Amino acid sequence: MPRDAAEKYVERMGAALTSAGLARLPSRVFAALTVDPDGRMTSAELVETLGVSPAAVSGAIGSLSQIGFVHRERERGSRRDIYVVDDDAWHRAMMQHDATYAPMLAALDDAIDVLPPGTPEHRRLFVMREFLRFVGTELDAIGERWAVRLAEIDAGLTRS
Amino acid sequence: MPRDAAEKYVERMGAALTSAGLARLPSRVFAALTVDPDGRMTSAELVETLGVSPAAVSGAIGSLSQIGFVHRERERGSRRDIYVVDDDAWHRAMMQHDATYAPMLAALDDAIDVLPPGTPEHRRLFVMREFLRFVGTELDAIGERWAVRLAEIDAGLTRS
DNA sequence: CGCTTCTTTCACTATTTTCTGAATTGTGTA
DNA sequence: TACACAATTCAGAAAATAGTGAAAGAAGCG
Repeated sequence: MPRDAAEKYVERMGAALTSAGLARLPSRVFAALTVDPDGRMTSAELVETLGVSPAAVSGAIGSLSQIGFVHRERERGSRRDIYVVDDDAWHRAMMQHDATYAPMLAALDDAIDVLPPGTPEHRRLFVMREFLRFVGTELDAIGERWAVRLAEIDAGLTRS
Repeated sequence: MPRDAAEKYVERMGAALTSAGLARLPSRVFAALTVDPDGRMTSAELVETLGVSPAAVSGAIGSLSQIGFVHRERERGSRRDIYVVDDDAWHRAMMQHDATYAPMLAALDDAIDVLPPGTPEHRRLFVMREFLRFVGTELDAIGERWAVRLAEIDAGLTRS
């Protein structure tokens, strides 16, 4: 792939991820890793590719690995870390909806407890809670269906 | 509901929404509207409840209405707007996944075009694109199932 | 050990974001 | 039209965030 086409992809995908809520540098790092042939890059490579300091890369990798998009590896006898995109990063991210919803559900639980039942606001929050629970279980189901789908895709790509 | 219980809910839910990616004040405004008995508040009420300026409320309502969480109404013969939570705000938000995914898909399309097929990076981006498409259609399906589910819940709440 | 190489932490700066206050525009009443 | 009141816009202040550079901290190897 032409170098500047890759760069363009990194910036576009980075921006898209950023506006989807992921912090800026983590977004760009993730994007860069996804176009890398083996999905493995050192800190130095990321510094070079993205034009930021090693410190910034370190921070970005920290947050990416916390949310399970990336993990650290190190070849024996080397002292440089290699950062690797997890193949199931997206799948994993989707399964992590609990982290997002749990605080909302907690707030709703408490409010619903206190509100007099039968009032419109009680009903509204009750329905909201049902929605979040519903979506949570549905997302888990999607995750499972994706596993199946992925296997099919793999089969297709391998065959061809 | 005790006033400070409501306040606590507003702040907790607001914070949860914020960390889910919605801007701060819009998050708090939305939360405040959801506990309001009729889900309808004027600018002055929001200013009072949240302790911010009218200008800030105006901005927050702007972004909330853009994403379809809230809409403006006005009683005839009045010159003050009333802001109303849309009952299907969540549903609507979920259906809006296109806005989030489209830029990513666009970036992927271009990159996939340029990458030599058969390479690992081509495969990785290809799979990513499949994932996003898959999730998009699945979310639409969830939306439909939620409509059904909501009807059931309504039936249940009405009966009791 | 001590030297080298890389990563991480921390204090600081630059940038961005968020909100305010003042001025402006819009909307309804007389 | 003029008047009154509410919403909005905009320039700027304040606060939060992201990223830098320097120093400290691992980890390998002689």
